[in-house]
Amino acid sequence: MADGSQISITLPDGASRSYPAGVTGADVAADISKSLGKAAFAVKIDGTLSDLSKPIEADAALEIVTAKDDAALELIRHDCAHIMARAVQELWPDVKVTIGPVIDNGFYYDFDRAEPFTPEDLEVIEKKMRDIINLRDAVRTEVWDRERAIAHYEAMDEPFKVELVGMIPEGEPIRMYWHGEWQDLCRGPHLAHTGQVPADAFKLMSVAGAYWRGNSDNPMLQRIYGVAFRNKQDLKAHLTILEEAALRDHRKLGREMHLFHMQEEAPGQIFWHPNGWTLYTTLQDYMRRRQRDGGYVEVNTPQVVNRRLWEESGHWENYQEHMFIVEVDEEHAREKSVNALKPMNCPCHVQIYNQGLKSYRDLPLRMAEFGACNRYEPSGALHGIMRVRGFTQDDAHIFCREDQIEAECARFIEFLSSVYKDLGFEKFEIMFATRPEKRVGTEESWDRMEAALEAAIRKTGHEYTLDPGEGAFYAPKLDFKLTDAIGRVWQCGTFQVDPNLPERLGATYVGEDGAKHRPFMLHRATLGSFERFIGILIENYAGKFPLWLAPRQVVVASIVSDADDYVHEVVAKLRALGLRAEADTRNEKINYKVREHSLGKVPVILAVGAREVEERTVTLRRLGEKQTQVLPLDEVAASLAAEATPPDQRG
RNA sequence: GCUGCUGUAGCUCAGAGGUAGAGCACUCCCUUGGUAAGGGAGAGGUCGAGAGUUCAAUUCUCUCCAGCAGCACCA
Repeated sequence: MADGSQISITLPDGASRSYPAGVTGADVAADISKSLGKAAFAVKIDGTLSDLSKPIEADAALEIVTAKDDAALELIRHDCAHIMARAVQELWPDVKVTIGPVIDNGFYYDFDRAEPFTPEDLEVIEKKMRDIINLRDAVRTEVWDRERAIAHYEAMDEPFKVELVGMIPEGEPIRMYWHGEWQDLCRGPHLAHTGQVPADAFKLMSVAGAYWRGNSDNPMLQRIYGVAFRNKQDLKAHLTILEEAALRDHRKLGREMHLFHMQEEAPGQIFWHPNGWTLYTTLQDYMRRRQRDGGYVEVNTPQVVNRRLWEESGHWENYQEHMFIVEVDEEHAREKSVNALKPMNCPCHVQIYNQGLKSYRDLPLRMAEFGACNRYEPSGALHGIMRVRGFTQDDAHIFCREDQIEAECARFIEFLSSVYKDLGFEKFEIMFATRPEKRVGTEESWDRMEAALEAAIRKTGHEYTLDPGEGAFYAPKLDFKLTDAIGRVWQCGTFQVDPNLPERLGATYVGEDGAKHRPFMLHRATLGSFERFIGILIENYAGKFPLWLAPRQVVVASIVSDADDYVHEVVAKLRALGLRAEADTRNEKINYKVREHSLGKVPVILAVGAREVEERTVTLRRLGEKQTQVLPLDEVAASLAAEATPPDQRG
């Protein structure tokens, strides 16, 4: 290997050292110091993460990766996946292995095994993994040629590995790894030995089905998920975050706060209770005002629409299986009338557009609808109120000329940004999906549409992330992803250029030249669907809504029954100012009432006893705070009313 | 839709081949209490639906429905 020539290794501090060609990162680390030699996890050779054992043949910048580096965490998770696979095969030798990548917070590995893994199995596997870690087996690697690797896996009866070897592109090395007797195919890199994975900082979380290579036509494998960290504290912190996220679950809070329920007879559809519907209509009223101010006209279109329209729009062909079909068998009719509950609003909006002649003077025409849609979503996709079969979009279609796209897009980005801010989401990201491989239209037309969207983003001062090839087959689009209070990202808003549907449904306008032209249609939604967005709001705020959104705003609770009359007076006063106020004059102690309304996430509790009656004050307590303040009734009423004013109506 | 798990009182959950239990919530009584559960009594369930095995099924088996986790899907 080494031909005796010397190479120069430059370290991060700028120092360079001379070694014979073929030296490994492990050699260099050990040469620098004995302790670094032990602490080394891997190396970065000219910035590329590699195995410690990889021979270095030419001058290079070298960085020794130890436990404290960011890269180390990835290596730990990756090796943890392999150690898990080894543990599984040592426990059940007939299990076939497939792939095991690193994911957020951990890793998974997919196995092929006839028997399902049980939660008890996971504990057994964890124990075995700790044994493997304690063995401190060195990780060894070799690069093999394709034929040898395939022959090896055929001999091992590992059909998935044979397939994987076959998929590795020509020219890429086929890396074979070992620790102990166990072997796996992997592009690496890996740790130096299994003992570098902390034995007390990983946990196997769950097992679930997953299709081989992500394709539902392929067989289903069993995927074991795990999390892994540098140390026990980080693992514990992660588990705590999971517990806290579970406490915000909108399904749990929806029940506890009496917002909504769902039941078997209407899967994927929501029974909104008074509290939840108050939240819903408050949000909808807000959006209605914002859209009116934003230059939209509001319309409403039918729920049950003949299949003819869906055939014209192209949806029947593509989405029939996901539509609720309604057949009506009228007496004496020659044939049944076949309709579908509308799964989207756009074709109906074009019908309104198409009534009467439109002039270029009518454009841009911004047509909004809180459009109630029904889609027959696959049963496995349903999730609380986040993914449902009956939902209402804050939908709008902007009919415009091509030269108006940029301005309309910029206008929408500003609109969305302001709405998100009002609703408590300061941070959002724009995904810019450009022309896909399979597309219609000329390159010039794509150039123009993409340029218009990009210019609009720049004009509004935002950044974007490019999502190449992910546009619709007829035009590019933007997706807007907001970040919630615990860092989760939700795609809500969308802005999609569409020259296609106006064409299919025959939309036209009369231009300055007196001839008919084809308008563009811009599909856009800010919240997406009210149902899903409310789910996001619930989880973002953990049920503790800002006053203007809170379904129950104020409870006025008596401390003694002699204060009951005053309680009702206070409630009446608050209600007269538009506040959602309730009286609690039940024969219960104030402790009990405070506890109950705190659990009910009521933002403000006003307690009144003999003193308050006497002084015409109230004692105010905010949700989550321990201290109280005694305030004059008039003052409290005015300040709460101001606080409860929706953000768009504040002075 | 696929794989696995789950379905018992309004909620959270125990239970067992011989037709059910706890805590909280609910109703009534006592208590008028100053900021996260005052005390007592009472009522409440075709054990998700259907079929099968059995003298007997809520319990075992099968089918279906729904929910949960993940995968696939999301116009």
